[in-house]
Amino acid sequence: MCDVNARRIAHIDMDAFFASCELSQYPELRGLPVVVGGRASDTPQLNEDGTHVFSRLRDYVGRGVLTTATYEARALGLHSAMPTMRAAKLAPDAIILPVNFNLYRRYSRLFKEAIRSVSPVIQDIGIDEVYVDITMLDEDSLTIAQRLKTAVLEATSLTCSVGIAPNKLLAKLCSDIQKPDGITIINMEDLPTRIWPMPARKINGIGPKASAKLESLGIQTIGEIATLHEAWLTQHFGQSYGKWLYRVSRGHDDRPLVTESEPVSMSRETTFERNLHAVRDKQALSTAFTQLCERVADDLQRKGYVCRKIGLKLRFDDFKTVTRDLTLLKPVADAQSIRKAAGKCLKRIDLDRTIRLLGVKASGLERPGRQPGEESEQYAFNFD
DNA sequence: TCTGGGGTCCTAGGACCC
DNA sequence: TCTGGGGTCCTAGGACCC
Repeated sequence: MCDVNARRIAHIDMDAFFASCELSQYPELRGLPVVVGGRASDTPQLNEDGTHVFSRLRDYVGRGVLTTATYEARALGLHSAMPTMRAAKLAPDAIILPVNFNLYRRYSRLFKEAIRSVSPVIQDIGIDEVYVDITMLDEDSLTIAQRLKTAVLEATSLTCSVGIAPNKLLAKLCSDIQKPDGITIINMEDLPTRIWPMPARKINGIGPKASAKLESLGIQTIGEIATLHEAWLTQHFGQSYGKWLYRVSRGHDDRPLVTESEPVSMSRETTFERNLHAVRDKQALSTAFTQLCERVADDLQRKGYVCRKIGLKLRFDDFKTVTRDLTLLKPVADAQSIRKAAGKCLKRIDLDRTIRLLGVKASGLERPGRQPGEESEQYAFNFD
């Protein structure tokens, strides 16, 4: 008989991460509504007296969305993924800062190193989140949560929220219960009181579409899903997704931590400031297209990959998105080959509308020379 | 007030092979 | 001549996540 509380998994989620990193650069902004998501032109300007001039949301023009909002900005109704022009209507005086990924990557490394010092079994899930297996640690969960938070604070001066539970699904739900700077610990016995009242949408894997469908069937909470028969769920959501809903609503999740993984694809895309016409804006489109291919090639080469498949993505003025891809006979990593393959993909698309977004993707990634089995033999005997 | 950019995984049909 | 079934690859689209 296996013990459902046998594992202890922590989920650690940095609080308003991008915005918090920015506040360490500009401490004078603490306590103010601040959002991240501006353009380079929104970079704060330094006065002669050492103070900064910041951009305000009211002056923003463009097609961006917010990536992060401080808790003060959230109180005004702003949130990540909100179109910036819409945010500007709600909070014209809020400060907007440009996205500075290099800064966030530095803080991300520091925060993950700090977590590793507490427990080495960690799964990376993006720049500001990790799962940690703390099963083997001796201390009680509260002590470990405090140790994790202290380690992160000492390394970064930033706060995080910690959830500890018997699996990843529940740990992730947990870390969201007390935000920011919170600790939440649950066991399977706590499911009815702590998890079942939560909206179904909180579960990782229940997105806008699935939650809308659940609501149309009169289901709002995780607990309401848990009252339903598996057969009913598979009837409405298909075999696979229905069975998954049945399991997760009961808090069941035996996925292990994935402590290392290889990338599947690398892509670059850009949304134009205005929609471009295939003929009238041919030059601008062609330049952007080539640049995207160069960036993908640069990414591949820097990270030591070649790709066997090139994909092209277009989004039209009506927001309809189409993709085309092409599998190559030989793996490539240079901009010219990528451009040539992506150009062939482009020929297969009707360009009867103006173009909002253009993207180039490399997939079927391989590491030359480090392939197991047949591939590496091929390379080993191929000296020309 | 229109909706970023970088990813992963799943589904489904057709080709092709045994 | 009226046609099975499984496996794998390719392609397109879509849901979802941070």
